Amino acid sequence: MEVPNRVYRDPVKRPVPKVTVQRLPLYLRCLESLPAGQTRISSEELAAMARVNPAKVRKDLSFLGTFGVRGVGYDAEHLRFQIKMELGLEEDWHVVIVGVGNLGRALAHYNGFADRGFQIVGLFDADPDKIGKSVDRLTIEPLSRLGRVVKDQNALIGVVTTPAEAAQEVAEALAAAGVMSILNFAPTVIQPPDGVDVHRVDLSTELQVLSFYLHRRQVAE
Amino acid sequence: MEVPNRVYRDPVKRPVPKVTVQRLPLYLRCLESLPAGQTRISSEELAAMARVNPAKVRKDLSFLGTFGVRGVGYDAEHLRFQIKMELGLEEDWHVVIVGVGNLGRALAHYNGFADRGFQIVGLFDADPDKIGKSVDRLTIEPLSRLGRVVKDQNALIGVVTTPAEAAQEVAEALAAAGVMSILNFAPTVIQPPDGVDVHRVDLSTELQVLSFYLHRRQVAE
DNA sequence: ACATGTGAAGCGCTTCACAGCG
DNA sequence: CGCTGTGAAGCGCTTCACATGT
Repeated sequence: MEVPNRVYRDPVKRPVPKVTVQRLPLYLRCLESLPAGQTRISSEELAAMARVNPAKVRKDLSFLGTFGVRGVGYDAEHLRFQIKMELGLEEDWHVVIVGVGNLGRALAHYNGFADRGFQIVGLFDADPDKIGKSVDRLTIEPLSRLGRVVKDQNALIGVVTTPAEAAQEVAEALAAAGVMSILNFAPTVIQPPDGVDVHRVDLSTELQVLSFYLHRRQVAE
Repeated sequence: MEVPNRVYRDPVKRPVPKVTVQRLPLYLRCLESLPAGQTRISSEELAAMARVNPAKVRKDLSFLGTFGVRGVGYDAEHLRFQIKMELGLEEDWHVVIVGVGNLGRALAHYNGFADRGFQIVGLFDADPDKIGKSVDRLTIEPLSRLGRVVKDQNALIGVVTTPAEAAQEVAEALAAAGVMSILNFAPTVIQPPDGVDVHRVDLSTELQVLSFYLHRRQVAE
């Protein structure tokens, strides 16, 4: 399943562009790192922090509603709240991780997930040697337990941190178990099971993009 | 209109759209996962694997040169080689990692980097307790050693996996040491030091984007 | 016959510029 | 006045459709 370019926040109201959705977490980060005393912020300030154009900030925020005060700016706390609402961060999402290698373990420990309301409720691995071992408060379970845990814990999000070869099969198992969204860190493309939204994060892709521009700069020197 | 005196086929002058650069590693992944016997691939096949439009594949590849054979398709091996060239993956890049927490450690172990020619040549941390400890064949060093190691090892890429608070300072230290590109995993925006190309990867951003669409689907149901 | 390479149209995002309003 | 909210222009990417080449 693919993400549409725009999603209507309300049958009646305006759609939110995909690119705006991707920037909302960025704005949220910026708002959360504001100095303690600062209650107000202008689009220009927020834009400088986020390294984007001020008009872009205003247009992005305008898709969520009209929160600003002309001549003044935005109330930082209110804006923070509205963005969290829009992103669905009021809910507590339950997440399962499949593939407990280095990356899976790092993600399981990562506080940034819990802080944002993403609670890890299951760790799975195909390796019999890993099953039964603990990571934080969770015990690594076999894939045969996936369906049960996903249903019991009402996990709607699955994170795939397996080797490339296993990713497709795991995605299908997650879909069958009832997961609706998958974040795929495996270095391969998953063909999305019906009704499941798959997003890919490829760590070495990022380095390759850096490499492209470095290489260009060297040749250009 | 007149025929120009020169047509630049020089890699430096030929502009490649940013979005194309981001897709090249994707195509490379697909080409590398081809069945052993397959030597030829059409834009349609590659597009299906990468989950993009076939015309997009052809246009993207056309920025690199004209490698296809009309009526036939592309030679898989040749295409692979050309994409690697374009991405600068013939060179062996040296990378330093600053911040050896869970994520830093996972990245240090990650084979996907070494496989693509990104060799980790230094690990740094501010925590005195971590200094001297080993991760694979590397010893964690204090930040005071950054300048020396970057110069000696000719590291042009720095990976930042510190807490948010330290990221800006570390980026500046990396820049001062001679690093030209930074991949920032810290959950904050780094203001790029002069002449340094900073890319951001925010793991919890990805989950927040998933959350947005899940939330929408729930409200829509 | 068949798949590439590419002008041109389509589309969506970005940015400008200013009306609107506290 | 100052800053938001937004119509409209600008810009770049995507997609189409077909000429091109083997």
